[in-house]
Amino acid sequence: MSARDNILRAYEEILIAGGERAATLDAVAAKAGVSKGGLLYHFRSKEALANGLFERLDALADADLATMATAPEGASVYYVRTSASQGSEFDRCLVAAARLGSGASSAIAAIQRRWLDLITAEVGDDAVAKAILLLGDGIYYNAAVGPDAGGTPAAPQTAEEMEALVEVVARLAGRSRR
Amino acid sequence: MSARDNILRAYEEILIAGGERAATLDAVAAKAGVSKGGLLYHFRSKEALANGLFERLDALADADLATMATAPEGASVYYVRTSASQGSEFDRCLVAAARLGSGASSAIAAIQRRWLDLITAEVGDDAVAKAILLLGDGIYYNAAVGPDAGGTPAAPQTAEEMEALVEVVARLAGRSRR
DNA sequence: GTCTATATGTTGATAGAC
DNA sequence: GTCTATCAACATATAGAC
Repeated sequence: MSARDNILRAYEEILIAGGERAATLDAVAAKAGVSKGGLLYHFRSKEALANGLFERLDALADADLATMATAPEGASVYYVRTSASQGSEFDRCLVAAARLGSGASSAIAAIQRRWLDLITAEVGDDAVAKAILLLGDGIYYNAAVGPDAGGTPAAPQTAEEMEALVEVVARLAGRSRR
Repeated sequence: MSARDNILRAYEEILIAGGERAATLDAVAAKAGVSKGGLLYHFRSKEALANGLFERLDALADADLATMATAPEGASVYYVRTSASQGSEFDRCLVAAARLGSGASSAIAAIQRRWLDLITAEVGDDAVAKAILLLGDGIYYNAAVGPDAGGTPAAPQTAEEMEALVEVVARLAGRSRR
């Protein structure tokens, strides 16, 4: 793994675990195993570091959108299912970016628009598509806000809960298909 | 309005507009129209200020839950409708708390549990109730992340969009009623 | 109850050695 | 490409005047 990627990975981890406040250059450098000077060679400023994260997010989003477009279960179910995963690089990057608040909104909004397009194409009803997108956003929100377990009673924790949720979504998507 | 409340209000506004990073003691004191020393008389530390926000959130949540429990349209529709409002003191406080990330999760999780109880009681189906809660969470997430308009394509912006969404939710809630 | 002044630590960033 | 040393700016918090 390149030093650059290594730094971005460390930045992500700290953002997810401790939020924007914890993601200082010192902390990121320490986690990545380089000095602050070393970090600043790869990213000239903190803003450049954030931009690096957004670029990574865009690249990962392209790959995910492509998979979603051809998912056997359909875009809606794929979207809801992967919203909860948290395991993929894409999910982690997205949650990390969401933690940055302000600056990240436009990058995330662009991805959401593409998600919505795919879901709308599948279900054929604008309101239903938006409802499904919002539902997935809720899962992400819970993932972004409460990584320290315990809270967030609605986010599916077990496979059974996920299947029950997917069933609701599939019904929602199917009922309105034209 | 008491000086204490005034300070908490200023803290909220800055959190909503600029995130955790922007909410320094200096900035809050300036917005509240007091000096840093004056602020620190009412809240002995930054942590105390955050705790003050959480206490305020709890109090506002109690009032909102009571209204939700007796809402004519039902708990589900009330919940989704008010998720988008952003106008009420409660909404503003909740979004501000969400911006704090880490520390806020347990306070917010407690409120979510009470929302879920009410919605489950109404719709009678656990999976559907959770889906509705997640949908509302998605609206909050969009409100919390993207106050600078433009993004967030799924959150209802107009009255028409809201009615369309409410219709979807009502259908979802009604279809599974036992 | 609110102010000014100040102490103390942290953060982002630069310069230059290796 | 990575390190150490250093800086100015800013953050939280305290002390004491009014």
